Amino acid sequence: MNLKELATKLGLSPTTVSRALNGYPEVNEATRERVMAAAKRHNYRPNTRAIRLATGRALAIGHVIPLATRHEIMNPIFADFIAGAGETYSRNGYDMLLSVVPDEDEEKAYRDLKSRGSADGVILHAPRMNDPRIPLMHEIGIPFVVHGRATATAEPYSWVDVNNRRAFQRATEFLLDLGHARIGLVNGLEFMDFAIRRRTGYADAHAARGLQLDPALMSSDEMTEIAGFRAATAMLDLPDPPTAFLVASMISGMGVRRAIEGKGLTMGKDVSVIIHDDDLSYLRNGEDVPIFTATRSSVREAGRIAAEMLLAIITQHGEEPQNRLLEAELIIGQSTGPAPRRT
Amino acid sequence: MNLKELATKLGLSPTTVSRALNGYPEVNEATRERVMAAAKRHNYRPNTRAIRLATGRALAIGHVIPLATRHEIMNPIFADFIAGAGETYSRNGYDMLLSVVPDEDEEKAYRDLKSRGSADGVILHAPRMNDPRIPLMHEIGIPFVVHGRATATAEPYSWVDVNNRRAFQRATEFLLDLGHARIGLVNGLEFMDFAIRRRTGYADAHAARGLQLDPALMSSDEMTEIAGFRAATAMLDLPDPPTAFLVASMISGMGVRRAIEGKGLTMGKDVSVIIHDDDLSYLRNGEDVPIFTATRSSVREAGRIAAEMLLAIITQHGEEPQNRLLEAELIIGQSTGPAPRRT
DNA sequence: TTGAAAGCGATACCAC
DNA sequence: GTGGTATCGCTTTCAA
Repeated sequence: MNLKELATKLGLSPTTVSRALNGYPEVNEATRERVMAAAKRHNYRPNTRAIRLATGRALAIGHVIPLATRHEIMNPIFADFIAGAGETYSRNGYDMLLSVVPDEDEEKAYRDLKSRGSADGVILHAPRMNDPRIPLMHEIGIPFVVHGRATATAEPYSWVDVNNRRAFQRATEFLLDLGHARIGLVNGLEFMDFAIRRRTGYADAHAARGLQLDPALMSSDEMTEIAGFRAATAMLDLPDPPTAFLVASMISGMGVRRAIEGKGLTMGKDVSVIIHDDDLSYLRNGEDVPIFTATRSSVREAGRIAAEMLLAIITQHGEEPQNRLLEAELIIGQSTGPAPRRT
Repeated sequence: MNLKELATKLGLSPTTVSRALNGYPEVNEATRERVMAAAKRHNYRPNTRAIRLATGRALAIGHVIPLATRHEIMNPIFADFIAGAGETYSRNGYDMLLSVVPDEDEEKAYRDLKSRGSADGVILHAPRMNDPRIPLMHEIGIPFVVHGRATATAEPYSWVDVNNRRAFQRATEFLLDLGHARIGLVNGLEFMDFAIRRRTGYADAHAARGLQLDPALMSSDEMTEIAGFRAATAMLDLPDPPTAFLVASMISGMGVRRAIEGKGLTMGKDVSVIIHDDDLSYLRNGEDVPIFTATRSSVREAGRIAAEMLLAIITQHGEEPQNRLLEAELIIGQSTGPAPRRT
């Protein structure tokens, strides 16, 4: 059932039917109702392909996933973001286009999205310092919103980010308040923007109390279990090991846990651990005791907000860049309570 | 730059240019080369929207993600599958459409995909026993491939699956060979097809040796950390606890590990653990010793194969249903070596 | 081997 | 208010 057929059935012109369906004001209310009813009755759905061609809009938002950073898509955080954004797209009649491409084809993927007209805008993930994609988007001329920020980028752009610095600062302060003097930081790779901000938060908390940073307690590596394990093990082997850890992700957190276990220590007893980007619970006596619920829901909200921002830019195009900084939830239960000092 | 402009520049008709670009045989080779060169020089990309309308094809494959099973998208397995499928789509000029919809709108999402013409086919994820989506796809009349199988579905359909039964059978046999007599099964929810098959594999291995199954050692629950923790804890509290675990997923594996740790036991020493769908390594003395690399790469391959199958169905349409059963890799290192018997 | 022209199914401008 | 018609950019007969 297409527009023409429906129009014929109603004894109206396609023009009028189209207008009635799209809420144009000049249509007679009685006519509109007849049209609406008929459309529903015949289960009419306008052909998206035709709308796209006629309007010149793609009605789709692109997300490019370079394959080498495939762990990004695996990252629960990424999935939460996608879920939030996806909801918004569906609600607004937009499609979500996922382009999985080999690393070296990333730039081409963005260019194609634009030149073949398959997306009206894109969302950039996991920005780095001085990310080349931002000038690229400007050059290509495609509306975009960044999930995160790209330090050292001069041009203005729209972004939605979680306050990583603040989250790590608060977590560090929490541990310092518990009496920990040596806190190990198990961070992600510090060319990723968010990792830089997290380290800054950790450093700020120390600075505010006049505490020196010990480089031996600050690691930066992939957010994988093996990296987390190695970093934590190395720190625990120090003559003056940390009594607490602040870990950047659920995955590296698994490695940290294993390192602690490997040393015959117990989490929440010998060593306190705060894991960012985790919504898991620390379990004690079979009860759930949350230690750190950081950004799961914030990230989903970030996805929603980024999508709304992008759709607004696209439809009422030409807006000034907008920015949104979200605070991560911080829920800490008693199981992180003061760890026995080991010195 | 569109087809018409390019044709004008070349002094040819759009028809000829189109034919040259699309590899039609009747085009003069010299002409074709001129056209190709010009297209490249002017960076011509055909407008997908127009192609879609003209050909009546969507050039896109849909994946519907109901929101209530959002953990599915978070599941690394799902991500691997998507990565594999996505590669195939890109290579063949297809787009991947991800529809994130509220649970109750799932059926509508599939219907819209068809009636609005935004996908030429779909891939179904996480089939259940007697999955209603399979008759739905037939009713809607949209080509589809299932990732997994739906027990008790009479109608034929195309699927790609990993041999879950066999993987669990082999893992169980491996543990039995090590001398374990009591092996705890921490399985997913057994209305999911794959979970049923996994339990069957576990049971088959026991049956082959004339061993009785102990229901107290077989749990079935969500594949979450808390569920894994509870299941493993309950089993370890038995008068005759298991000396080994076979765990369905990386996530529930985290709970199992924690349960073991909580009892003051050590993985790989007091208790052997095999975790399915995990590509992590068990770490001992700082070295990586793989315990069980099950399906990560197989799942990615499954994504590739499912996508290829679907594209084949769509283009040379009307094929008989095809099926592919992939064997999971099974890599076991020495750290799972015989656990000291605890009885 | 090439080209003219009719779709594909909507939108949107211009008359009436 | 409603309808005729050009248009979006390509594919695909049908002729030449």
